[in-house]
Amino acid sequence: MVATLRDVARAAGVSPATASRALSAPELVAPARRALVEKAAQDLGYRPNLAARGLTTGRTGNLCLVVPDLGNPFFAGVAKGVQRRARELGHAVFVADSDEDARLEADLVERLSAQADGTLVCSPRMSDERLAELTADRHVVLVNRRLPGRPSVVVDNTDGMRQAVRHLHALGHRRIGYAGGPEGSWSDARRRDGLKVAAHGLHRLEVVDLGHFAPTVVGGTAAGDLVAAASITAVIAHNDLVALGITERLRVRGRSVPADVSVIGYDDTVGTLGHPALTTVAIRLARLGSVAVDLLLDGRASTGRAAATGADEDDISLPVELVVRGTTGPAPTPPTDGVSR
Amino acid sequence: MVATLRDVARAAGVSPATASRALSAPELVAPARRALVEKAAQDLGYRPNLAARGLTTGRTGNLCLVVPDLGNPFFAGVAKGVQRRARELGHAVFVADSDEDARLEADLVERLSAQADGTLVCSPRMSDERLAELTADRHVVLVNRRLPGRPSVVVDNTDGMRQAVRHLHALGHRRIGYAGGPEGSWSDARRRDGLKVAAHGLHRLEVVDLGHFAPTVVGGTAAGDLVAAASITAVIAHNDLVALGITERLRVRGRSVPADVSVIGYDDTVGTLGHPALTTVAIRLARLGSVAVDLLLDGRASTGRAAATGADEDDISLPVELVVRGTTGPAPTPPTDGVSR
DNA sequence: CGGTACCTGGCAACCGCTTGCCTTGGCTAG
DNA sequence: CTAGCCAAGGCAAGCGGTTGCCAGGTACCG
Repeated sequence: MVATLRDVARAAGVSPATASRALSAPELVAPARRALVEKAAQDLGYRPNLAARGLTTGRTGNLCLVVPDLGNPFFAGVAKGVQRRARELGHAVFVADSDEDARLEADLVERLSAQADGTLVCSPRMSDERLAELTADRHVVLVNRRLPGRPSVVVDNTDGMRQAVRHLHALGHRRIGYAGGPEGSWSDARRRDGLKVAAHGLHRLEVVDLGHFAPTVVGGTAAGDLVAAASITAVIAHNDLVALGITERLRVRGRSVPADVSVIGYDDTVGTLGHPALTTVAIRLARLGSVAVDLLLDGRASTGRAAATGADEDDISLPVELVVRGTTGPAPTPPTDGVSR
Repeated sequence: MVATLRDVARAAGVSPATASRALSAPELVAPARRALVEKAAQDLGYRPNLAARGLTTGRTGNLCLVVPDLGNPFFAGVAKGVQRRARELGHAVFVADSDEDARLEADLVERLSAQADGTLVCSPRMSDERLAELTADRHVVLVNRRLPGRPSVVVDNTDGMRQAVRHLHALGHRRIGYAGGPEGSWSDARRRDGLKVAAHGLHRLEVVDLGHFAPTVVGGTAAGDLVAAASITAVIAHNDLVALGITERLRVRGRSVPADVSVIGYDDTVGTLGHPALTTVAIRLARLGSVAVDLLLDGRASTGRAAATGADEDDISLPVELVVRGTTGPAPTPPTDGVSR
């Protein structure tokens, strides 16, 4: 049988109350007794029962993280960051994978958040309304998504696209494609907008919207054919997996990357895997997770607070960085006519 | 404030005891009252406090999964399977990532297992002794590792290697390399053994042991150079990431895959990513996870039971399947002399 | 030297739920 | 008609901690 606080108290010759205080509020107990209790606890291998403690204190010491797909390196990276930071702060993490099912996601949040001090939600596709309702009276931080009145941590998609566009522009590209993520994805909408702003406003590039694709290599394969058919010299993909699929498909179709078409990914989840290695907008995924944990536990992210004050200091945006590798190069010189420049 | 059982009882006009029974042991309560309680619970949006319930029942409804690296698709896959099965069975899952640190791993098991009904441990590198000690009086199932007296779920590494070897043999390869995983990895030792048994015993192939490598693409890059230097026509890697690294490095070094060298991976974690697509020994990762959950919750996997009976029905081995894709082909005909056959 | 303030530590209630035991009352059987 | 039985539901005791409140002791002050 595992040692309880009463056992420790008995062994130390004090009351349970004193034992409790000695361990969790040491300054309230005289050093001599405190030492006695500590020794007893040590000897008995005492570990407080977190469930019992949670019952009285109202805090469980647990967090909960809901993601659509742990197999997606994006979310795996976030989960790692969450996990690590939570551990440093003495919290355990419930992780729930919804298999991309928004209904299940909501269900998981409802079930698990009750057992945790706070919940981190990655839910790219849930409707704003449902998400707002779901997070109304819960202690929640949104990850990679923004919603008025809810604390959140996102990445600077606008700047990411700006960097990507500037890079392509410098390489001489003038017509570029965008292979988007799933319909309804919040971050995809932000990326698409960011791209258009940067392309039109900044550099007067033309953008061809190729449509929506599954955020996977297979999705990218489909996109690849559209890229091949469009008269563009570069394409930016919703994420790295799509970019990988596009690159591969173009190769199969006899187009060279980057000689014929440049490809840029997003997230930097695949590193140098693939050939040529992917140029991509890098996100520090683990940091995304750890910052979210901090925000969640800071107490600043209390229910409805941001809504009440109108302040948005609870909305954090993380910087991104373009990493140039092998899939981008100078735009091909058009073979159409003899007019140079 | 959230509704408690007393609230429900009051609303239904019964005692808390009756309310409790109506909800968790309906057959003990007369239908009329039961309906009353159910309605009240419904109206109040009652959700039992799992921590409190756990305090009395001793069961928390939580599981715990400890893995060395969530970013590794192998463990992400297992985690998905665990998560899904646990959810079906009404359990929540604590996931802990140890960042490949065996000491931290042990610590996590100790801390988290107390809050859970059972623990799933993926710990490829911990020493047998430490692992045995750690799992001595805990309800634990080992995943992808076997230890006498402890329930476990593994994959049939021997058969996997047998299939790989048979494939290579049929293609005419006679000298093959093995690019191993990290020193001390349990599954790597099994795979290495399996390979040797299959190669020597079955087909009289020669095996060149290339050594130990980090189970990552980068590890594979290093291995690639050794492959290039060894006079072998095929190589089997510890896992897919290593295989990917090898393939890429060989390409850089001017060797063609599979024309010059055939490459086989293990785990099937990268799918058709990479070019050519990787031939690999496929594992059903999610199934590995879900079977482990079943074993854990079956009650069969009780502490020390297998040790007592000597039975090994608590040690499950899952089948694997060679998936032939593009990185394996006929052995090159030696250009050394003119003697054909 | 008496009074007071302060520091320590114990008592006991309580967090929300489960469950052993007992009471009550309606039936059946002898 | 009464004894016996069973079903239904309430009482209360926890599960393992925490914490408000109070008592006793000590030190310090006047």
